[in-house]
Amino acid sequence: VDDEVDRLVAAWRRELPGIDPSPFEVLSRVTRLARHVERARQEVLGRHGLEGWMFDVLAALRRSGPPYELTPGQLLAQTLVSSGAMTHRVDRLEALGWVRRKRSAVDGRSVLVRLTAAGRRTVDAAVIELLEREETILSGLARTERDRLAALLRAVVAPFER
Amino acid sequence: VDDEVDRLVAAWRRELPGIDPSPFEVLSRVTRLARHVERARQEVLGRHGLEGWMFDVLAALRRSGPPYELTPGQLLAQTLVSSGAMTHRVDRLEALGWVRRKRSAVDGRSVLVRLTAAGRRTVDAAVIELLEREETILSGLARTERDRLAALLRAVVAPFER
DNA sequence: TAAGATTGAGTCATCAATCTTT
DNA sequence: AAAGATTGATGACTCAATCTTA
Repeated sequence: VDDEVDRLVAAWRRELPGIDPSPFEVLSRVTRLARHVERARQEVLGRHGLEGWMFDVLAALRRSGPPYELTPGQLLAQTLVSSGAMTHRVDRLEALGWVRRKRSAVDGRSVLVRLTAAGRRTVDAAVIELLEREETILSGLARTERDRLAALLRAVVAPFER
Repeated sequence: VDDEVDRLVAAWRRELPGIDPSPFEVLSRVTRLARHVERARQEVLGRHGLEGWMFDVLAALRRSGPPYELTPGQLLAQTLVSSGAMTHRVDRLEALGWVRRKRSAVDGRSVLVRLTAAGRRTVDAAVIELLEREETILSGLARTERDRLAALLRAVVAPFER
């Protein structure tokens, strides 16, 4: 059962016979799958009035546990965006009433971003539906295959995150 | 050896005890790894005066083989972007002298985008270095693990691409 | 000086509407 | 009508510069 990456790799082998394109078999699938997953996420989150970038921030706050507060610096480490992007995200989430800014008591340079009750309700409903959708995406794999896939991905990601 | 996703999943288990966050073990790693790979690609391609989006288009043309021509429609199917984005990409690549537009002889609605000699030289040099970098990213895996990873990813991607 | 956050400029994406050809 | 490509409006990102506090 071929996919687009099988065709892509075959084409490179034909066009550049001396070169080994096999890394694409893994990493092009990773980037393509990421795009498909982003689109599926958009669809689910849209039903809750959320965009993907909103969910990323609200979810990070939600899973940090009470009092649901993180600094912009902590948030951008988890979401892999620039500091400018995070400032802008918090601005818009604050305007929607889902988070609130507070100056840090211990460090005057720093800010705390806190999830509001409305933000928490929204993200709680969304994450449950998102997980159902992601479960469906993975339904072609047996449990042991899923675990093996997760472990292999961890091995590739790990060097970037240490 | 924990990564950011291990922490994320553990946090969800703690905060939402009734909910199974295990799909994130696969799909959050996919989206995070994709971001890391994009950044690594940017770094390599930048040395050849290329942005990621430029490479995606030039590479699709290059591996299609002589005469290195595809329609915008074919290009956007391979690169997973919107038609408006592809028009804009071709505009800018044409201004740089790496592709040229030609009206289709068989269908007056359609356009052919052709790789120029300069475009081909650029993409050929870039893809070789890109593959070296991607080989490094995967160097933590044995060959059999890489193959297994590719096969598992194919199984997840396939339903999106048929 | 450095760290944390913000601002503004510039770039590229999507979406919906439009134009041309089939 | 429908398909292929383009256009323009809008939105979100990055990068570099700036401001404030440590």
